[in-house]
Amino acid sequence: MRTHYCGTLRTEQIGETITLCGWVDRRRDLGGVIFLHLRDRSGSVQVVSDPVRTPDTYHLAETLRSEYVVKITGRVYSRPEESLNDRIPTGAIEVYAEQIEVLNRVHKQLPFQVSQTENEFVREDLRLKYRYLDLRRERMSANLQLRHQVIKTIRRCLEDRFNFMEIETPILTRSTPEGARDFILPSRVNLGEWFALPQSPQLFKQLLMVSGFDRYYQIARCFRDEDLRADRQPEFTQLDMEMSFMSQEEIINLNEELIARIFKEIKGIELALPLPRMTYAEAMDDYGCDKPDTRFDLKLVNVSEIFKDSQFKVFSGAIASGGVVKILPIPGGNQTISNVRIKPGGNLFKEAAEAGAKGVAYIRVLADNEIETIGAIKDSLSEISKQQLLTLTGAKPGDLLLFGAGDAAMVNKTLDRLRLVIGRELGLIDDNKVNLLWVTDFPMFEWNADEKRLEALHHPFTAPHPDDINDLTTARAQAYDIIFNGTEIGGGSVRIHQREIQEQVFSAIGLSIEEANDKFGFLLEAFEYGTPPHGGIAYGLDRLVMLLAGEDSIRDVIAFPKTQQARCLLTNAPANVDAKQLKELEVISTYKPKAVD
RNA sequence: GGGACUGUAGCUCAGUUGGUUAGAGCGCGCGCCUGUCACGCGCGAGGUCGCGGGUUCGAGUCCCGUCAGUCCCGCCA
Repeated sequence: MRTHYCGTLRTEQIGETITLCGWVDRRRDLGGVIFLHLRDRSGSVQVVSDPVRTPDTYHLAETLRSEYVVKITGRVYSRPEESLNDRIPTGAIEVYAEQIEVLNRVHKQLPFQVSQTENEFVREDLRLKYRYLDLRRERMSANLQLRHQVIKTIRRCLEDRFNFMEIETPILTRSTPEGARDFILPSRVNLGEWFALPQSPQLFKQLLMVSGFDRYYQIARCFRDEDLRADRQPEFTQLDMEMSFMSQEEIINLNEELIARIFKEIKGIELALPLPRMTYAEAMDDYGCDKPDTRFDLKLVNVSEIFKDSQFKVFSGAIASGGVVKILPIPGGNQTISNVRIKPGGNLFKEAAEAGAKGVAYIRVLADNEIETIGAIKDSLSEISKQQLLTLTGAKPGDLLLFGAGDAAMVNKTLDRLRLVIGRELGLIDDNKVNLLWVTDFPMFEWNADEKRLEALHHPFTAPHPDDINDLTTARAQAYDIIFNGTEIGGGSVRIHQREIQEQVFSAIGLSIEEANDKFGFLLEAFEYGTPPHGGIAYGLDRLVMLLAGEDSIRDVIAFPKTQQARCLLTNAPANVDAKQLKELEVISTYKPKAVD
């Protein structure tokens, strides 16, 4: 039907007769001449009709309205000098409409304007209910096209440069004990038994390594039945990769090339390789979290040594019971952050309280290195200690020192949050900065106080560091995360490929031999038939695209996302099913809807 | 499960200490207009103030409940 996309027309097409298909973005009827902007996914172009130059179409053009679907044939002309529009790519030309065919009309008032004026905001629930219209809009169309370009770049790079194969893995699989809540589906053929939707293709991709497909990838849909957030959907997309015969170093190097290519092709940014690296221990020490935003400094300083014998019991007591005292120094903080904000009721206090802190102690460094703080701290601090403190934190007159004291996890969480809030507020974060780094040497396990057992920090298939093999409980893992501006965009590990070690890890997380065999027997058995050393990584594709698109929510880079209540407003899923369907599955719902008055 | 915010015309919003007939811009309809590009000008239609209950002489406004959306905590190996 058509010969060109609207948004691609340039002065090169002047003189050609072309045919366009698309939607009427806007119509400007000046009485004697009508201008239409015709839009398709490539952009839009101006179409002109008037009674002299295009007598056959003028009256039809008068009847066109926004979002009518039309086919227009005409000749491309250079715009008159005074009518050039340098704000749109097609602004140097226009098309005289010699034929117009209305392919379809709009019969109802549109729920919102599709043609975008400035940054007009439309309620998200409306956008989601009429997602097909929302996706016509420039911003969403651009986001989905960006997503496509990212995926295309990944495919080209992995397939053509690195010889990866894409292999699909099952969506109907079995429930796994660790990790997030599964979505489950009843099996009709095997009554009483249940499938689960995969949280990731982890086990299948490892089995593909056993099969000899030494470089596998998949743009994989994954499912987790947990509560939603701006960056969490119940179904999401991972770039999933697994490689055999590659060390951690080789896997990281390959992935750096992939990432560099994405940034080059999508953003035109040349990343300096190799990317910076930081161990988990360093990240926790300096930033209090394992995904530090290193676009700005404000590093934490451990001052436990100075306060371990302090008269100030809040500090010395915390250290005595195995905790720490750390400081977040804020240069110039005396001016920018008032006491009110640190004390109960203040926003920084609230931030700290949400992280579990009882309060935030502080010291203000004054001229001549005098300090201002509560009496109890000041009295307990000798002149020597004070000097040590100033040296260690590098504090200068005018600086504010915020304290966290207690259990290390809580202190880190508190100061991490304060650091991010303050960094953002003081404008220390340059939004144009692109900061990527690897965090490595994660511990294998983390103590789960509620369940009183060790938990895999990454997942239980992660290989321990060879130097730490003697005591798995404190071992480092051969695991690595890639961080982009303070967001984890990917994480992976070298995997265990030996049955004994895998069994030891299962045992360390409290999985009995029976359970391990029941859930993962097929994997353990596979390890006995010649499993190559292997490892891999998975990227949160939605998050990556969101960050590249400059959006704040992954919903804006997913064509048909769910609301925070995990509903699809377009189809109104989830919904009731027919009683017959349930009966066939031998499933009975015990759910009682709340009585409605 | 918990905390916070939002809901007024098709859309985006305003609406004062509770007070007469709830407004604006855009969109929509009609008319005028031959170089606009967020075209302009004029006229017009369009409202169960999310829903239910309460307080009051009187509720968009106050109170209680409820529904929907968003952000966060918990949760998400």
